[in-house]
Amino acid sequence: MTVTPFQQRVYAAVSLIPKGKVATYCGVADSLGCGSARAVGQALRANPFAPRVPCHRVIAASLTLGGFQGQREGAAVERKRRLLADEGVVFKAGKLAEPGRIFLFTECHHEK
DNA sequence: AGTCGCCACGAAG
DNA sequence: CTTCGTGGCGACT
Repeated sequence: MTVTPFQQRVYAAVSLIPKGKVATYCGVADSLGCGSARAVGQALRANPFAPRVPCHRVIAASLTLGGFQGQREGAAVERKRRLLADEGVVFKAGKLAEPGRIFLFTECHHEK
């Protein structure tokens, strides 16, 4: 299996997301200096580092769950929602209930 | 090596 | 809701 350097960066960034919080594809992309959240989604689509990289903590900027395990909706997404709920991240009507749960990568940039 | 089309997104119409 | 923009990558040529 080939892991591109870009994917490696994506996985590294996602791994930084603490339990109980979530990040957006846009946020991850931005922390990577990438202008396309879609590229991030494509990288996470077939996540080879399953439990290592908590890809379930990555949601869409519109506060929707996004996708999971290659599915944009369906049972997999529901599983994702449950995983997040188990960490304290609750969703309401398919949307994140508490936006305060969003993890900003800027918190790591230690102001400069 | 150059091109084309696809994608777990996002903003705009 | 639909359409376009974006960045990166696999499949073909």
